[in-house]
Amino acid sequence: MRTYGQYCPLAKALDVIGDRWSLLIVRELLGRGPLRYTDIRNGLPGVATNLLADRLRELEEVGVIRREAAPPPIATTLFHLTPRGEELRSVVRALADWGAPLLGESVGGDVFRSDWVRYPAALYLKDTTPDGPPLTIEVRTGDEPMVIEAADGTVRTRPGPTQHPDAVLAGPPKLVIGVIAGKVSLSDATARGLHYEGDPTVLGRLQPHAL
Amino acid sequence: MRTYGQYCPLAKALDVIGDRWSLLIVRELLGRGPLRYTDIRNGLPGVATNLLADRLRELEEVGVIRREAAPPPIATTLFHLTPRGEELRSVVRALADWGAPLLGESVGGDVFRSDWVRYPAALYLKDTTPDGPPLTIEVRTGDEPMVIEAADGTVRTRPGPTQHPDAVLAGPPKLVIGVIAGKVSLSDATARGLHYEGDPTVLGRLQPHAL
DNA sequence: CAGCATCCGCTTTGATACTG
DNA sequence: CAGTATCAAAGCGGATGCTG
Repeated sequence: MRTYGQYCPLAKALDVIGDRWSLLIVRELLGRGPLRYTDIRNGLPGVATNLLADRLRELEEVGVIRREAAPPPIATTLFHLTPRGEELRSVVRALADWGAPLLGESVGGDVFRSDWVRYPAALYLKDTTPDGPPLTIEVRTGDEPMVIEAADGTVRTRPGPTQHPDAVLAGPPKLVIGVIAGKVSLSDATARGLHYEGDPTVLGRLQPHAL
Repeated sequence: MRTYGQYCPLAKALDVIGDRWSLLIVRELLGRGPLRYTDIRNGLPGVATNLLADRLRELEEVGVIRREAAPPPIATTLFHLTPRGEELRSVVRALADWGAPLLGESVGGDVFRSDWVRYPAALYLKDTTPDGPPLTIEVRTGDEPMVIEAADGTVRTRPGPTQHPDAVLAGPPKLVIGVIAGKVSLSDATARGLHYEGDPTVLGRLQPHAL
């Protein structure tokens, strides 16, 4: 393993998880739970399969992930994060916080997975009315619908459609994410092609940072 | 610039500061302030000079650093962090936090700069008696002496010797850092070659996590 | 000397094909 | 499904040379 050879905690961390793709693998496991090899690869368009195999082996050696034979009837190996790997959540969050402003400059052509609305939802949304009734917003962008749920003061995101959403956000990722993050106003976004159903105020309940 | 091509804040951040050496350059500027090209290179043993020039240009393009002609009599260009670059402090801190446990496994041969005692000092020390008299500890390891100062409830680290330190820590980096981080007891460390002067209890005042 | 640019040998990466 | 094998291209590290 290539190393910086410095007695410094930052350099040591980068020795271990600073290689290309490593943190994105961790992101996949943090966001989606234990995954199969193929699932990870599908989440990382452009990764070479041999390189993915290498990275998984390295991450296993340093104790970030662990492979486990899934019980029947799955009969495949699942890649899990170890507790030590879970601790990378704060690292991923810090990097994602810092990188969020860069999304605005994206011109398109970037791959997008609907799973990723979890990030802006987790970073920018908060239930400002925790005592209010449960709230569900269906988000349709990318490959599959996602649902943002607010209940008991916390905001959660999960895949799948929902029965009677209080609002529906549909359109290209940039607009959807822009609206969720409060970077684009709802009126601007709808004028630029966003489809919105439901009471516009329900979104406002979740956007304390939108001003 | 090579890019992951993903519409994801983590991927975007890694596109920009995920290349080899980039975050270590930021570390140098975060820890030591504006620096000359040569100073940065000296802080990064092993970096190829053309690669350093490349990285500095890239970091400048993405708005992380800024080069500025220093006023006379210095007559050289200084590399500064921009406000956007300063925001990487939380990223560096998260990574350093995560990487700190890896220092224990280091076998030696790693480069060490005395500047780096700032990290364990900042991470593991806290003034448990903010109303007490000011406290200074001189640390002698690596190339130059450092001083850890506690006053008004905060702990600061700066280079240079001091006049009448309450304690002196001298010896190899692993022992010095181990003691500061509370991972090695003072008695163990002195038995293994650490030189300690002064009242042993002064160190205890700064180590709330040492137990 | 400070701040690079050029060249060269080596390693890593990315794309594709193939296998148990 | 979960990789290994192969190979061209890009990136990296080290040495050296150039310019103010």
